[in-house]
Amino acid sequence: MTDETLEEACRALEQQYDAESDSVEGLEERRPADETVTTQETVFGALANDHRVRILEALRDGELCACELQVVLEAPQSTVATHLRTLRDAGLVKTRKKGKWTYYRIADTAVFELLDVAAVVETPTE
Amino acid sequence: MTDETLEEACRALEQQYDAESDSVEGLEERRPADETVTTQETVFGALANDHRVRILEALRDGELCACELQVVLEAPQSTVATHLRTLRDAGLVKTRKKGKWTYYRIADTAVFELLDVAAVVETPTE
DNA sequence: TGGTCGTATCGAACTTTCCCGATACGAACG
DNA sequence: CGTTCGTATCGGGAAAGTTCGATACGACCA
Repeated sequence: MTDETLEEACRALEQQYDAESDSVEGLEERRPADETVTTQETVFGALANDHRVRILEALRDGELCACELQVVLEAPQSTVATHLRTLRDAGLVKTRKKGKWTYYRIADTAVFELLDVAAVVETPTE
Repeated sequence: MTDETLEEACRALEQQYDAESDSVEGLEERRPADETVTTQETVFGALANDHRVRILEALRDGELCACELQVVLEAPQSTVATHLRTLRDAGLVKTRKKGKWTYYRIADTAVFELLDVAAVVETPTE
């Protein structure tokens, strides 16, 4: 990871900055806390899937049980269950058990914000 | 994909709803537009990586060239270049060429919102 | 107690993503 | 020109994610 080419890049930059106020050290302050990055990666990772986005969109109007989500996704039961597990592990949905049913709901309004903001990003048309 | 177990789930639900106002049809209206989901998936997919989140965080304070980002990430040049390509394809960063340098900057303030909102989601501690 | 139903997990094939050395390319400079 | 430097792409092996049938488990009911 820390290899030769990296050191070269550092040296080249030091040369470029030369006697300016900024330096390579300035770049190190652009590094965020590991903890924060881990959280972001977990959340985005859970959102980075077709089926899981559809599940969350379906839960906008209120909770649904696993078998209802199965109908929404048109996917096998085990597939849906796996995705629901992923969403729960990431903290995006919460569950409520009633008898033999498990109801899923959005855990935090932040989820809506994420879905809404991502939807309006202008993605290039390749 | 559309298999036997799905039909069973539908039948079971129809039975459950019975003569209620809601029905299986109501679930179909919970399905978002394909186009929207594709955009969301692209955006979240680009964000779902350690290195790429760090790049975007580093660009909060203004543009940086590829070699500076290489220093921030402490990763090989080709690895950084690949991530930058991914971010650009998703529309999250824009580029500016000056001589032999390529400067990267955040394409849309929506990116900041996404990073900020994701950072405060409460992820379970397993 | 046996059977059914909704859900969760396992296991294994399959797909996608990631990593990074090697290589290619364009700009600057001698 | 040839060389150097910053960057982009390629190739392919490793790692992670996805899918889904089979199976397990708990709740309910007869």
